[in-house]
Amino acid sequence: MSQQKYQRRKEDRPAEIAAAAFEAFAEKGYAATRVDDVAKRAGVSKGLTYLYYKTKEDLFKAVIRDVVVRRVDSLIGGIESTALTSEEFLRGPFLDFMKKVPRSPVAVVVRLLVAEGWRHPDLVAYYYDNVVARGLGAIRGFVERGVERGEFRREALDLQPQLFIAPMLTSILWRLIFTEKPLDTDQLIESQVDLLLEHLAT
Amino acid sequence: MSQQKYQRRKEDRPAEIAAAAFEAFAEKGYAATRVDDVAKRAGVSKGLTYLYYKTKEDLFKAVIRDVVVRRVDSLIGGIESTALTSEEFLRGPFLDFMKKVPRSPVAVVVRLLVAEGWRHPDLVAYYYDNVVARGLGAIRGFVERGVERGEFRREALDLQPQLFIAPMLTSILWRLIFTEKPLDTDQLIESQVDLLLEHLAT
DNA sequence: ATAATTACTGACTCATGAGTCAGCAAAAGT
DNA sequence: ACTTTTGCTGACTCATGAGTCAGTAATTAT
Repeated sequence: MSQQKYQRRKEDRPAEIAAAAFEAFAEKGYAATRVDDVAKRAGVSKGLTYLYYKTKEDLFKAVIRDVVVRRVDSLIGGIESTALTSEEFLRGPFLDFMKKVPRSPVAVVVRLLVAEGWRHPDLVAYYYDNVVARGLGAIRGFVERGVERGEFRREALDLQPQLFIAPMLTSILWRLIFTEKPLDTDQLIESQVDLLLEHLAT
Repeated sequence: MSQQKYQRRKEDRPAEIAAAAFEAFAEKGYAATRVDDVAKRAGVSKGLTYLYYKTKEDLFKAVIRDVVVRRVDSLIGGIESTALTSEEFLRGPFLDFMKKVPRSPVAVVVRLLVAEGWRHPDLVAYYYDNVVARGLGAIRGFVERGVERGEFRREALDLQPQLFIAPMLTSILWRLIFTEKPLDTDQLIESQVDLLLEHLAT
């Protein structure tokens, strides 16, 4: 019976701790999460956590950044395929993407940002640059292309890109607050695409 | 020099404390707010707070309920005036209402619910019944009336009422998270009304 | 085998903040 | 005036949880 109390795995620890921390923060929020809990989840002592992350706040920031780059990149990446007409694109890949987000970890990041964002302005800025600005830019580019191709009316350029994502954000909020009151978020998002196409189409 | 250390104002204290608490919660969130701070803001000792509210959580709930009934009632009340055509109503009172909300204390309540709601299910239920359900019901009733009057197409009845409020919620979120990145929320809300009218009109 | 290195542990300190309560002072009663 | 009642105070206790660090055990070097 070789009773190893632990293995040394310097390489994997940071990622494991960050993953455990994300779970914990997602469930209980930042303030209500104890570093001890995170450590327990990661199968590690509290002290080790402090070896890899100087403070609880550092851990928080690392987690957000990690989730953001990992998940959002893969999601936004899929949006760049463009062999389709504007309508096909909106009803296809765009719709799929929008439907996915409210069920993805990005939704949890939104909660954390709403709840604790004011205390971490640099984090908010990071999130804005890497997610929001890129996303809005992509939408704007898409609309411009539609106009150039003659698939959209010229007035389309005046629409704020936030109109495209409003129902997705509403869906996220709804799921976060009223988890037990069901809402057909897919339907909501689809209706908005209908409205937009009706208005944009030549 | 009559040196009164304090005046006894049993009647006003609860409201004053609740108001101070709302300010504090709005600024820092529930967890990060110290009861001592609330007392200081209200010009009162910490002990007195506990005389009127058994625990910090009680105080929190009282504050939410207070804000909700006070403000939302007055806001939703103004929506019941109905001597207008559906389009006039949407472009008039409805639009005004929607534009007001993101700047009102209701926005802060949303933040508090997102951040701490999971720990207070009864509070969420209360908010749903007294704000969300009533609001959605009002919208549904409005659409039905529009159809009866022949001002809206029959398909209007299939639209989820959340479509009417999505840009308002987006505006709230945006202001909460990206306070420094301006967004013309009035414009956003107005565009959505345009989209809806275009789609609903006979 | 033995020594040197270092990833890791867990019991500790210390600051913070929720909740208490004995006593004080302002108003009301006599 | 002076007694009684009670709204109010602020110093206290006590639990919690962030962050530390001396020591331990798993590797690696010799």
